[in-house]
Amino acid sequence: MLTTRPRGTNDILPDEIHSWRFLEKTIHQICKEYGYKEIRTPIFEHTELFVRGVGDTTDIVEKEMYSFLDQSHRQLTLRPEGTAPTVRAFLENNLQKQLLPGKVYYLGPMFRYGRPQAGRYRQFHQFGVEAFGSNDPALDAEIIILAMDFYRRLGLKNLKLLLNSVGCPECRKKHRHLLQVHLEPVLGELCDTCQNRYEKNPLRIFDCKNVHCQRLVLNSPTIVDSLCESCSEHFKLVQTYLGEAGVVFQLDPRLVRGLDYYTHTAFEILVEGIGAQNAIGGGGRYNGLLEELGGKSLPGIGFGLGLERILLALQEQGVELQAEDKPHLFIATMNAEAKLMGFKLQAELRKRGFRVEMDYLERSIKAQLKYAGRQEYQFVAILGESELADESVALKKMETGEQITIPLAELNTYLKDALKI
RNA sequence: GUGGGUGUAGCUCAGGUGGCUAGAGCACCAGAUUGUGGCUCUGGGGGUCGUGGGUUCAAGUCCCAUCAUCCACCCCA
Repeated sequence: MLTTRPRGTNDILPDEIHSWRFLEKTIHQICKEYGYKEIRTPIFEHTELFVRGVGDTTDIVEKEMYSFLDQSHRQLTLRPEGTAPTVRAFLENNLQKQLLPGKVYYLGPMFRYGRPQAGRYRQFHQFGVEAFGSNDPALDAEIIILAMDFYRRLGLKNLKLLLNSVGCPECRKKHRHLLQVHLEPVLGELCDTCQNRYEKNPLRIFDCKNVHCQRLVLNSPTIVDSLCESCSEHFKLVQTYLGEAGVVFQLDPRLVRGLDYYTHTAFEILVEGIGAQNAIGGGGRYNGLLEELGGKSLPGIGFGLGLERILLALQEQGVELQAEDKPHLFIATMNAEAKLMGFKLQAELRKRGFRVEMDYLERSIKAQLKYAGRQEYQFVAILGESELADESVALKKMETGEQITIPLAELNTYLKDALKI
């Protein structure tokens, strides 16, 4: 069908664009303040980037990617997330030579194949920040604070920040062993998926939503208990910094993120009231990713936030986003001669920076007024026979309905004054 | 990928057990108001009933498929 869009995609209509502009404005502003610079990477990348970066046993890579062959049989994929492309761009352009720590942010569409539902779409938008080259726990805290500050600026409330550390590869090896030993007696009772995970990636069993698996894993050794001294110290410092900044968080030793590149700090932000898809952001450290992708061994940390879910939550909480400025002047005309004069006036006022419109549908004067009211024009200039005769204009202030007649020559200064331009 | 709900005008929805030219409210346009929006009244335009098949003398209504959408699982943003 030519008039239906693909499943799980959305048109952002003129009436809705304002919210998006507001989000974008806030994003650029906050990143500027925190010292992060924007980076824009391609919408598609080599498939291998995500297989290596995100991890070949993750659900994203196994069943949610939009992959395709181009005419030259290259394996390409519409980006399902922003971290791997950002790391790739950072390494490919040797930014580590000129920019350390490399603090960047991105904003744009991501693509994942899955059944759409409330808060889950096949094309969705993420705002993310990444910082490369520093392993300072204060930076972990800065990143988390930035995310929370962003939500705060939007007016979003009732957030829950979950925090955990998934350690370094050594801690994980140790934990993995302890976990396998603990679960071995009940292996047969785990769900099929988790039996698989037992061998490949037992940590992910914590992430299982199956009630039975959850119960079995309830008293299992958590990753936090297996953290080595340096990982443990790092995690403590992150908490200290967050505490100093007054950020409230909740430790969740079972928090595991669905992307394989995470190490050390992992966090997730939840909000109530937008249905089952209540994770509106998440992130963590990925100290092995740059090397995994063929670069120098540099640490990294970042987050990704889902903009559609944030908008849903704002709507749910009844938050009114900053209103858009109202347009200035509508020129309503009553005959062909007046229209000619109005058209000329419109062109002149636009050159001076006014937001001006007039009717192109041959509507009655009444309908023109109505339209101007609906579009929230602040003033309507009415041009008819008497105005043409004495070169004046009837200016109506829409908000109050009061109307004055002023000489055409004075309209510009009058408006400038009234609109404070 | 699994399970369930929905799909009639721009929007919100009526249309028991199939039966004449398919309805309402809001919105839109016009008139009442011969030069003026938001109230009132009157009139008007607008629908291949998601799409494609099937059953039937007859389908918006029943059956099948398909697409879209919503909800949950899964996963995550």
